[in-house]
Amino acid sequence: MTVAVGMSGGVDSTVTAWLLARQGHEVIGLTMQIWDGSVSLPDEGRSGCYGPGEARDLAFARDAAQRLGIRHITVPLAEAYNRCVLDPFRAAYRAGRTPNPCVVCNQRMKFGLLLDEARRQGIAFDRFATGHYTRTEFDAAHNVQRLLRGVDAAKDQSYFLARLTQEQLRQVWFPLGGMVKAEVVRLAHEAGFSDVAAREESQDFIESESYAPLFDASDNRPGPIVDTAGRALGQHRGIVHYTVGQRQGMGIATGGRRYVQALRPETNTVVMGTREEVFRPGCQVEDVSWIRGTPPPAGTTCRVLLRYHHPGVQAHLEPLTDRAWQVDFAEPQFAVAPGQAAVFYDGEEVLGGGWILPNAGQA
RNA sequence: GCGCUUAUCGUCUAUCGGCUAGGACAUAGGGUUUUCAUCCCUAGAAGCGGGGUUCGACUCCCCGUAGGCGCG
Repeated sequence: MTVAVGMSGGVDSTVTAWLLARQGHEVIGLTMQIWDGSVSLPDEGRSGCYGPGEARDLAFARDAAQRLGIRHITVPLAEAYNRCVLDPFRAAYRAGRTPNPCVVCNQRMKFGLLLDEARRQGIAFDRFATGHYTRTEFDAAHNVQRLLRGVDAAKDQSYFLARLTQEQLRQVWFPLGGMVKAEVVRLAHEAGFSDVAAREESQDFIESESYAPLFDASDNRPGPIVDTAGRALGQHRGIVHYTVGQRQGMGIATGGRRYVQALRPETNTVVMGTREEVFRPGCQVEDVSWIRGTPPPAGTTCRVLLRYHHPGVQAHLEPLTDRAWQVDFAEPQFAVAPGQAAVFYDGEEVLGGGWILPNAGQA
């Protein structure tokens, strides 16, 4: 079979390609090119998906492909990345939300346009594999692909893939889903890629300490920081620099810890509260996408993750409209941030995910 | 104008005649991390000015200065 492998140049994707080649597949490395220099980011040697260091990562991917003896294709997608990831990212922050660009990038770019564009260029392949720590399993009885957590609980990346469709999942392989990171590193050594394994890897979003370079001067519009009773606490640097639950960088010194409780774009206000004041009993999510293609029955109980690495909480789901759902938590949760992906799990299985809405009732 | 009271790290404050002046928040650095946060660790950072009592004062007394409260 011919398998395209999304290669970043890091150890996970390199081992993925090596494993598939060793199994006798014809492997083609694909690497997205998304950096077009349109944002001013100095090349500080730091690693990330978006930034001038992309040239270095591309070279690493090419080098790995060459050593594996496989073809490697660079797919230019900067324009699409701007349109599909960066623009909505900026719009979300300006609307007082906290977007998750990785979820969008997987859904639209890596498992979408990357494959479309490669095929448009005449590259033919039967499957697409990545080094994500997650698993798929075909459910013959229902004729659907299931998406499961990675075996390595610490590395599980299923959260980021919760919005993939059946069409996408049917052509995808995740060879690392059943492994733990240590095994992958061991395989890298075995495969002769000790240098890659030793390399500092980072899959940050952008090559910058903060997102500030993605925004304009007009986004740095100061406004009031108030407490939950409306009392003034200070000034913020522009609403795009904050997220619900944030504590650091606020410059607000009171007796105890204070967290961002809400962002109010309509008044350009940041509201802060005590930790207790930032808990929520539930939330509403929109544009929910279900892995199996069909929603679960109303009243379903499942586990929901409100952000990557969230321990998760039992929740009760009720449909509001065809794509929006009410999610009631078994216990109030801290810092439910509008814009983040709420991902639903039934045990090891990913049911789907949607975007957390601002809680209308709490404004 | 009179009386009372307060005056410590950037902020809010703790203690005691022996202090290498403690904590929290904030800040900085680090850890964790394919989003944003959270969280954890570490660090720097203070006794309003002047005089006096005392072996010794941040702590007691006086004056000044500044803030608060009450009475004008």
